[in-house]
Amino acid sequence: MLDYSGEPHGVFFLIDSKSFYASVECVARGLDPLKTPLVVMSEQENTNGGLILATSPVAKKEFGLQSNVSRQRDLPQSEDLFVVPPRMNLYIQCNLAINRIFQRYVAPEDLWPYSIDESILDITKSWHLFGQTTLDVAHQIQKAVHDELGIWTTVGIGQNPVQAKLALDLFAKHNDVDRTGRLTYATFPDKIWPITDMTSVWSIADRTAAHLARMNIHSMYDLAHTNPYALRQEMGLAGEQLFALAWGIDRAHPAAPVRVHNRSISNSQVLPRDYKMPDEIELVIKEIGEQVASRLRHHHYQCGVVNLGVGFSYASAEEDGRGGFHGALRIDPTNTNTEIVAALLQIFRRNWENQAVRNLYVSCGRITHDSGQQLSLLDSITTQVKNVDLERTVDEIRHRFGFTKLVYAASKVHGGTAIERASLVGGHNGGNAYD
DNA sequence: TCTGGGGTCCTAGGACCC
DNA sequence: TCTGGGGTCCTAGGACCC
Repeated sequence: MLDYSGEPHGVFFLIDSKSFYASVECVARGLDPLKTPLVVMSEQENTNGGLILATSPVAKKEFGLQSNVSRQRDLPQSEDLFVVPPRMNLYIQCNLAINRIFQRYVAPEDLWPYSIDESILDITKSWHLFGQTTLDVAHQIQKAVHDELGIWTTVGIGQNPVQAKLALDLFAKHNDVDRTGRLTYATFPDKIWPITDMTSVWSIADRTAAHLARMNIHSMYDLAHTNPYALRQEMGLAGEQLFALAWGIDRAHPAAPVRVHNRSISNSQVLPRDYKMPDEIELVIKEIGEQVASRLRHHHYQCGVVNLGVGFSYASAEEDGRGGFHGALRIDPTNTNTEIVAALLQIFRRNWENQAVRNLYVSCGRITHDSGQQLSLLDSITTQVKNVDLERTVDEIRHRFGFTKLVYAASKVHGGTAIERASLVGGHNGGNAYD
């Protein structure tokens, strides 16, 4: 047995909204989220017929829709199944309302929103103000969210965040009685070590599971009883973290929730068809680049590196022997469209050799706070200042009147996707929450 | 699984410097 | 123009999560 005395022994809740998008849509229609078969399906031009974003519990059970993200072709034809388009902005509003309820139970600094449907609460200091047991407090929070918003929540309880996460994924989500699950250092061996489906454990996906299998590790028990130095040797830092995970210890981890600052901002898209002409590819790169630049300016950030990823069509990939290419370029910190797009196009022109393109990815890294404009010595200073003013004005107009009110003339012709995608949130329909 | 989108972190290897 | 070793920066690529 390990010595856990130096590890944190707090009370952490990881709370997730059950089938979030589907539940919000049920509530909005006056339907019971636990009794209605409903799926949320995005039908953007590039989703190849349709992408199922969320599935209500009954739709999962009665229509055999297990995995959350699947295709329209997997959808059974049935009159009883509600199929509705996404309204991303509505889900964002609902998530904010749920987090406001959580703030009645913890101080703002102890509440960490983790994703659009999950939050972590460090309730160590305050749980005893609300009930006799932590389970009691979990039930109260569930009741408050359900009474006020109609959404059922699921609560994982642990002595540190990773225990709460595993308790949520492995137990609370399968507990139809009160939708809670709990793990502690003491119960970890009994509850976690028997697991042999390694990919069911957070942070282990198929590649890592296969790697572990090659090392003859087929259960969490095996993992906990493997020499950590051998794991480190074989898998690097990730190996050490897996060993800690097997013992319920929370150490810095790749996707650790307690991450404060954004290290990069990115946008990507799968194009609706193969693009072959340099002009139309560059147009979309420009559009995505400006979208990222606009997000930087909105947060008052600058970036010191830009990345461009280009994915080839399947045919081109086969011919080329690579799936695509990506390149990065260090630049002087900036958030202007012109400088960011120029860097992206430079990467593109340096690497592209007439392949057909299906996928584009743009990200900005090395993010710092916007501390005034860095003027280039080469261009006239007034031109540079005017450029910045123009872009701020464009941002302002788009913010007030909608993106489509002001677009480049070029976006109206061959290949541009900006107008089509202007109202999307995360690539899906934003819905009318703001309209 | 013939292409969803937005993120985070780690590592290997090359370039360059002293 | 024969050469070691340590450090840093940068890029490409891999892996995972929601």
